[in-house]
Amino acid sequence: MSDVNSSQNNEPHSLKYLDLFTLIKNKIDAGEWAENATIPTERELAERYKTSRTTVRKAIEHLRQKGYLHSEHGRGTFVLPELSRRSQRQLHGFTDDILARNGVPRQQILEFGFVPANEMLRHALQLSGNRPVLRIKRLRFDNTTPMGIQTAWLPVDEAHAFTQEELLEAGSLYKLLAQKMGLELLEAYETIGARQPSAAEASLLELSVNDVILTCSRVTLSVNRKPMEYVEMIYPASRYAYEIKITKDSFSRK
Amino acid sequence: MSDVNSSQNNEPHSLKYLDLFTLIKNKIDAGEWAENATIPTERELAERYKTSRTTVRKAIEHLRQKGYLHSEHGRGTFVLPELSRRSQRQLHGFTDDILARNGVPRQQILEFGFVPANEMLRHALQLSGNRPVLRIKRLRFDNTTPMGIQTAWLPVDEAHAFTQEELLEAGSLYKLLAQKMGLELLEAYETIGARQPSAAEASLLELSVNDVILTCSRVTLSVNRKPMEYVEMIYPASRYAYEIKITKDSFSRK
DNA sequence: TAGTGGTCTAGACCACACC
DNA sequence: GTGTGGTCTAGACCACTAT
Repeated sequence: MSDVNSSQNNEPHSLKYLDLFTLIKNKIDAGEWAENATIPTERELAERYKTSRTTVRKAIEHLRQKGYLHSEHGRGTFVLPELSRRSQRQLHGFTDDILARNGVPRQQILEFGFVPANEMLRHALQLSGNRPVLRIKRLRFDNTTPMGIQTAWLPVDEAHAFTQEELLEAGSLYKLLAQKMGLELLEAYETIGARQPSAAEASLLELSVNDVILTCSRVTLSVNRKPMEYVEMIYPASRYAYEIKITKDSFSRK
Repeated sequence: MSDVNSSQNNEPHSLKYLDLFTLIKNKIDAGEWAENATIPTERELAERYKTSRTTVRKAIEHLRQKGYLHSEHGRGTFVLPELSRRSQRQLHGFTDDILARNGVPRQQILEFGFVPANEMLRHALQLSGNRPVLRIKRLRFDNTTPMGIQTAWLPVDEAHAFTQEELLEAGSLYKLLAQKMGLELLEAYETIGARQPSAAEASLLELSVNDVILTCSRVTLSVNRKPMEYVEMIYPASRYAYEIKITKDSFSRK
């Protein structure tokens, strides 16, 4: 029972360092290893879970990157307070975002169809030819409160595109892209700004034209490192704020 | 000359994986190893630079995290296009930010003195007692263009505080904190929003009260993981935008 | 089948903190 | 000194990609 690999080989292949990572993470989440206290030494963990110190260090290294642990040379490895484990900006869509805030994500599709790509889109999506792109404009809600307007441009073939109905059924664009086209998020580049809404935007968002909106444009790359969407989003500043964790580049020489 | 450790021991101790990291990074930056091409195999690098494959993998792992390389199981390790290496949001202050944009950072100190800490500040700075905190309010410029107003609260002792003149001389608060108090940045938690400026803010920033400003509040932790400042910043949205790279949490199972 | 990156081992020595 | 984390080695085997 003390072997970290007790979950055996019903799975294709279990990775020891992943098992150990999960094991330690669970102990911390459950409070079994308290905040600011040390965890067992690397050598003790290696012995206890019948593995090598290298593997233990790999699991701990990833827990450090997730803000769970913090090692001090010569002193030990400490559990970080819960603050450090929160608000790291993850890569996900509106649906996950609202769900994480215990809200009810809804959407209304305002536009859905193919349009020619302008120069900016061709650059952002790294398009070479003159193929049209799929434009989807949606009004997003948390339950009945309008939370934003999102306009996405997708480099998909007209022949293999999904339908408006499929998008409504899936609820989330990213979910649909994963299911239908095997596209999974890898990373995104965002630019955040602010402005006042147009009359049309204010009306959709139930705002006054004197209110303030946050703007965000994003290029999202899929796991094959090809752009899978360019999207422009606007949010009422009174209902939405960005939370970011910024970490120091810990790998530059002095 | 092929030994990665040829820079020898005039330095306190050179780390092989850091040397190799820098060596590979330089080859990529110089274009010697071209975009989208493979780099030599791990085994070849290990032999060429007289080191172990483990050390090579550690250097490559960090280059992957910095967006320089991308490995595919069974195929090789590839140089990523320059896009992937840009706009990762780093942890630094206004001064570095402006310098990175080839601007000229300037500042005007509007307030400098000790004030009592309210409940929000005590929470953000994790203060227990009733000691006053140092409040510094500054108007920041890129050359002669007002770029923002920053109000920082620092948990420093009145007895050991620096002076207004020292701050002006250092030019950067973080530089001064590093020099005088040995405090170095580790990570920060930011919340970004937007609103309209007050009459006083608009005047300082040379805006109309109908313009829009980005707001950012930040708690910065130093390397000892204690809060070193709480700061509220406002920027004219017309002159400043946030750029962020968001990465997927690559370490969740399934 | 050959070659690649991914995982893992069982050690070694070093630098740092604490007593 | 003793014990900690940090670096490094010289292998081994596995999983995946290509031919």
